[in-house]
This record gives sequence, C-alpha cells and structure tokens, in this order.
Amino acid sequence: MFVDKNLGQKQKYQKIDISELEQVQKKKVKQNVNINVYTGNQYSDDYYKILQVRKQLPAWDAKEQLFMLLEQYQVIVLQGETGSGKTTQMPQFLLEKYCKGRGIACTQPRRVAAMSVAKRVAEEMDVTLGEEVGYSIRFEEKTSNKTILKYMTDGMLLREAMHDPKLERYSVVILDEAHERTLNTDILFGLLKEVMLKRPDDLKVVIMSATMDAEKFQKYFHNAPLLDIPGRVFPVEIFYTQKPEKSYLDAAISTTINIHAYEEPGDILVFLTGEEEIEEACKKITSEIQKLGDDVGPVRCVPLYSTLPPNQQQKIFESAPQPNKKGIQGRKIVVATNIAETSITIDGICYVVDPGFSKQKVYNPRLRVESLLASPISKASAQQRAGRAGRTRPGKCYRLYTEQSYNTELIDNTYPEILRSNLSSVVLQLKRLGIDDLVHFDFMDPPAPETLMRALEQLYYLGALDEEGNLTKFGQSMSEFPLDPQLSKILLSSKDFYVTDEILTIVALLSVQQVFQRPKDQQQQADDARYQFVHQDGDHITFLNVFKAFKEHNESSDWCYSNFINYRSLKSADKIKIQLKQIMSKLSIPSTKTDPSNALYYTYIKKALISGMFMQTAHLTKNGAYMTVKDSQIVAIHPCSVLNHKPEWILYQEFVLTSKNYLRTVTDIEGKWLYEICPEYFNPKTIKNIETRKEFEKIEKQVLEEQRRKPDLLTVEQIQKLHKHVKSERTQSVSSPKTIQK
DNA sequence: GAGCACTGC
Repeated sequence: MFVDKNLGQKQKYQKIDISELEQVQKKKVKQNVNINVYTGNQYSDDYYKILQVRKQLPAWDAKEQLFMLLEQYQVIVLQGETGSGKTTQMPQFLLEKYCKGRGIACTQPRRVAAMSVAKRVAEEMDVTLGEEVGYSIRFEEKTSNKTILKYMTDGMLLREAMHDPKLERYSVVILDEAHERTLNTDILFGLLKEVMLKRPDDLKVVIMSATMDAEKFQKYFHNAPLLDIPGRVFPVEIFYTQKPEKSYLDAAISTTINIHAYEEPGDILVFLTGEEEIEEACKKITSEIQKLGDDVGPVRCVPLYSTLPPNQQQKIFESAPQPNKKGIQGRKIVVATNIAETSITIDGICYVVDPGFSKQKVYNPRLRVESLLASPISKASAQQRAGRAGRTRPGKCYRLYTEQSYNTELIDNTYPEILRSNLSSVVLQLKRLGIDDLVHFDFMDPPAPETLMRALEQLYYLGALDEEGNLTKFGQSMSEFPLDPQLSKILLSSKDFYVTDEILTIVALLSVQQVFQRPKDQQQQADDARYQFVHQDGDHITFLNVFKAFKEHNESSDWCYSNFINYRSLKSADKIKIQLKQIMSKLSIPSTKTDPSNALYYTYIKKALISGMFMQTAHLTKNGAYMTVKDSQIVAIHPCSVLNHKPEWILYQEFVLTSKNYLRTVTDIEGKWLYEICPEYFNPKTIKNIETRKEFEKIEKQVLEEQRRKPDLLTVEQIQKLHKHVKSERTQSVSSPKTIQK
C-alpha cells in the first residue's frame, strides 16, 4: 500500500459524526413523519411542493431498482438523458441506505454544475447549503462536519485521493457525466477500480452517463449491471444535406437565414468552431436578414464563446426582439462554440444548425506539442447538439453534412482527453496515488506508449522520478501543487535563487490565460498600453511588471480596463498565488528575497525559470532562424511576444502550431546557464544540431576550465552576498503607468 | 506581424 511519507502513516480523516444524531432523529421521526431525518426540524411548506415535482421525475421510478442492484453489485452503471433527474435524485436515494458514518461524493466535470446542483439538492432536502449538503470546488469549500452529501469537481476528488488514497471518508462515490471522459474522470476510473478491491464491503460506486458509452463502462467495470432511466426530452427531427457542403461557414449562414425566413417562431442555435468565425457569422446573418426587410421578423444575433466577457455572455439569455411593424415575430439566434454543447444550456432553442466541426486538442508526443485543430465531431457530439433543440418543445436539427457522412465518417465518440494530451501531470498524479506500474495500469483507453514515455522522461529530468521511475521526495512535493510539473519545479527551486515571491507571481500568471486584452477596434491603444509594462528580457518579467502595477493600483478594475489588462485574469492569478504560497509553506519551503536593485535580480528570476523550463529552449542559428535545442524544430517567436530583439538563447512557455511553429511567452536567457543548471540534459553529445552542439561544447569547456581554476565554485548564496551592495546599471523596475487618453 | 475549443486542481 502506498504510504504518504510526508504526512505520517496514520493520517486522521474527518469522520462524519451523524450516527448518534441519526438515532435520536429516527426516534423523533417515528413519532412524527413531518420531521426531517437529517436536521430534526419540521419540514417546510416548500419541501412538500418540491417533493411533488420530484416525484414526477423519471429517476423517481428507478429508486427500488437502484437499491436492488446495489445490494448485489459493488458498482453499477446508470444511464440517463438530461431531464431524468439522475444528478439530483440518485444521491438522495443513496443517502437513505448507504450513509453509515461516511459520506457520499458526487463528482462533476465543472465547478458551476457542482455548485448549482448542490444548491438545488439542499433545497429539495430542506437543509442549509453547506451543512448536510455541500460542495467542494477549487477556492471554495462549502461543507461542514455534518456534510453527508458532497458535490465536487472530479479534480477535487482526485486531490483528496492524494491524502486519502482509499477514499475512506466516503461510502458511495458517484462519477457523474462520465461520458465526457475528462482527464480527471479517466484517472478516477482506474483509481476507483483499485479502491473497490480494497474496500469490497463498504464502498459502492455509481457511474452515471448519458447514452452511447454505457456498454464500454459496463465492460470496464467487470460487467457491471446497467440501470437505464428514460429522459424527458422532446423529439428532434434531423435533416441532412444532399451533397457535401463546400464551405460549412457559408452553409451555416444561409441555413440560418432560411430557417428564419421560412420556419415557425423559435430560437436558433448555430455551432461554429471559434471566435473569429462566430463574429463573422453574426455580422453576416444580421446584415443579410436586414436586407430582407419587413417580410421577415427582426433578429437578435448573439455570439457565445468562453473568452467573451461575462456581461456579453449574459446576452444569450435575453429574449427575442419584439414583433416588427407587420406583426411578424422576432427571433434570437445564438452563434456558439462547443461551450453550448455541454457547459451552457439555453432554454427556448427549437432549431439547431450543426456544421459538424469543433476545435479539438491534439497532442504530438514526438514534437511534444499540443495544438488545436478544427476537426469533425463524433456521433455522440452530433446527438448532443441535436438534443439542444428539444428542451422546451419538439425541434429540428439541420446537419450540414450528408447522412452517409454521419453514418460512415463520424467516429462514435470523441477520443477521450487522455489520448489527446501531454501526460506529465497525469503520470505524476498516478505515481503520487501509488500506481507504479503505468504500463499495466488499467486505463479505460490506454494512451500511446510514446506519450507515457515522454511524460516519464520529462518527470525524470525534473527530478520527480528516479532512474527506476520511482517517485522521489521532490516529486512528491511537486505533486502537491495544482500545476504542470514544470511550473511546480520552478516554484520549488525558486528559493535557491532568492526570488520566491517573483516566481510565485509569474507562475500564477502563467496558469491563467489572457493577461492582456486586445480588442479588434482598439489594437493600437492596447499595444501602447502594453508598452509601459514591457521588460526587455521578455514576456515572463513583463508579466511580473503587470502584476506589480496591478497591486500598486489597488487591484482596480478601472485601471485594468484603461490599461487593457484582463481584470478577471489578474484577480484569479492573485487567488492562485495565495493558494500556491500556502502550499509552499505547508511544504516548509522558506521564502527568499533579492533586492530588485541587485545586479543579479533578473538573472535569478531567469535561472529559476530555467530550472523547470529547460526542456523548452531554443537557439538562434546562423541563418537567423530559431531551432529548439533538443528536438531541432525550426520555430519562430510569436508576434505577440514583447521581445523585439533576437537573443541567441530563449526559453519558451508554449509551442503553438498554427500557420508556423510559434513560440509564445518567451524570455531571453544565456546558453551557459542552461549547462550550469542541467549539465546532464545539455551534454553536447546529446544535441543533434551541429551548430548548437558546438556552442555547448564551447560552454562545457569554459565551465570545466572555470571549475578547474576555482575548485570551490561559489554557491548562489555566496554570489548573492558578493553582489548585495552592488547597484545595477540594468535596473528596470515597473515604470509608473500613465492613463491612456482616449 | 498573428490569431487561442472547453474544462480543472
């Protein structure tokens, strides 16, 4: 069994103290059926009203069957469409029978879902949210020692598993929305399978999913029985095109206009792949419909994608415009990314336009690159999209591909994320959970061996694994952070470079997207505003400047707005920084400081970055192009970088494959530092490109020479003392930002 | 001088 060495062998878990309470309350209940078993209070009027509604749900009829199956089996698969009530009702039923001193966990892939479902169920049970029913998501734990039913994100349960590997605080674990196959759900599948063996008598597992995947789940869980709950949705009529479409975008626009001109009232949802397409489509649809004049009704065409600010996202919930002069009804048209497939549901949609594409992440282990590619969707996805038309009344779905394409070309299910991702972080988590033999680990869909090898290799170089592939003490500390292993490494080594706070800031900002805003109609102003934060050494230190300035302006949202800084990103980075800092102190990592006026201040920051990011570095070759140091890929600095010169060596955060191989978030470094920090990785013999290899040979010679002359090489600490009072000529702190005149 | 689907710890 895996023992968490940091925490000692006998970790104590918070036990839910309800058995005694339960006895007392049960006595009371015997005397009076109007008493809430969980609180001992009289039920409210609302309780009975809601109860009537609940009893109408299809899930209600499956209650006895649920009990029957769980009597015989440790794990069951529960299949139910939207509207069946499975997420809200099943956990409540399970509470009646399987809550003996332990709680029930129900996981969700998304935070909002965990929160809103918990709130709803607390109402249904007539209890206070956060008492008997609660939720747990990052940055917000709304539970107490009375909590017996907890909705949580799947990532949160995984975090708990690190300190409670047998999940002993739960008697039932429910994995909801399992068909979405998030990375975390897939890890939990494997983990639960092992935990079930260790707790055959006191753990029940319920896998809940929409249709399509049920059989696969049953098979994976030793032929678990299936409980099928009918959904409550309206029929959706499906239309296909006769011939393949030349341009799905044009086809989507014209189909939408036709629906508007000829179909009954009812809102339209159009699926496209990204921001640019969506904005273009909205413009065209609006202008084309205006051309049709008063013979058709007025439209409100609204875009929807995740990077849209929340107040604009809210517009999708506004109702259709009023009828026009001729009394023809108005219509709302939502043009959305995949976000409308799972995360956001819009009521009142009767027509869906589905061109059959979405942007999907793909991972190339050979190049170690994740990229986004517009690709055909799966049958499951197409069904999900069609279903969006039948939530309020019978609807229609227009698929902009042929029926034959649907049958023969679309795959059944979207490849699970675990087959499309860099797995360094997954492997570290699995190692931490005590799963050592990854090659034989029971993945529902085993990742490519090469992907696993890449992950193991990276973790080895980061010092998280030893030569045998065992988790090191250092790796164990790394796994405590909710970060990519590379970033955890940077944080842990920052103390050796005397820049813990700076690195905390940079790492926090690297884990949020979009620090800078650049609206299409104000690009010049945005670039001007950004200029005041620019540090010549690159994007990482520029981020640091932004954060410092944000703090100096008291985290003002107005200041962010006028300086084209994303306020939400900065606020969330601030939260993340606090969390990371807490983990650092829990791990007893001392915080260390360097005065910004110290000549080596920026060197230290960059060296700390190298300690984790050394695998992502590039060298300028004689012909003026960059080449990645180890894989010899020809790459270019992304135009959005603040670097306006071409340093010989650079470190990059992200490799994006679009029209070219681009490096994003880049910093100027020195080749010598690479060799000093990771001599093993930059051994010249391992470098393929001749030019780069020669450079490292030179560096190696130079370093060895220096070591020969000074056998007692100065430590960073000694160097720091030497430089303590040296004022830097290169000092560059945050310039005081001016307000932009508009 | 280009363009980033969606989550989550």
